[in-house]
Amino acid sequence: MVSSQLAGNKIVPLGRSFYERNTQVVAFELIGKVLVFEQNGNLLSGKIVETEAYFGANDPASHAYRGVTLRNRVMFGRAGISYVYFTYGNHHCLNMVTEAEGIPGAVLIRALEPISGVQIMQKRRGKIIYGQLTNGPGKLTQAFGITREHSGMDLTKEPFFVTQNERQDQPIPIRVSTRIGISRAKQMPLRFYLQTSSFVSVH
DNA sequence: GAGAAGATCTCCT
DNA sequence: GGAGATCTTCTCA
Repeated sequence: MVSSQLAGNKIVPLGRSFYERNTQVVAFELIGKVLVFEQNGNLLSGKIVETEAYFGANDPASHAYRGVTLRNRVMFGRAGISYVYFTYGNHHCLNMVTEAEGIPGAVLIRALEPISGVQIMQKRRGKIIYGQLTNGPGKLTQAFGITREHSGMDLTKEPFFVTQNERQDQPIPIRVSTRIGISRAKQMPLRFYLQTSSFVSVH
């Protein structure tokens, strides 16, 4: 397995219990973790530096606000599953399902800092500028080759998962703000980002 | 079935 | 900073 090692360290996917918690807590704690995607023998990975929390009935900005639909049903299912949707005719967005089964919730991954597979990401993005590879939800899915086909995948095991950052040995400066790009429930402070990262989509 | 909105990105001014 | 691209999904009649 390519993904059993990363930068010389043994890596283990976060377990289901990490995701089966309050969406806001999961969104906060995902900052600094590492997203890993093994694809065609290539290992792509990146440090998560920006997330947003989306709830259900109490969150007008969430896809789950009006109840279950064909698209959002994953959000009502088991935690630790990927929810990928297509938007604006061009872009995919990657979410991670949270909360207990039956309670809708998901964390949108808005930005990453590339760790491995940078050449593949640059090829897919058609960009040479390193800093613009994955600094937005649509950009990172393009760089990682994530589409709706990857919705419903189990993030607690290979080849697509999140792991602890082994190189993180001290507290990181996480900031909170309102969410971006939405027209409803704008005032809710549910966006989390790594203050020191240049890959955050909007400072 | 039609129309509108959209958790975005990129290019142009 | 603003607007267009582009097409899926949802709502409403």
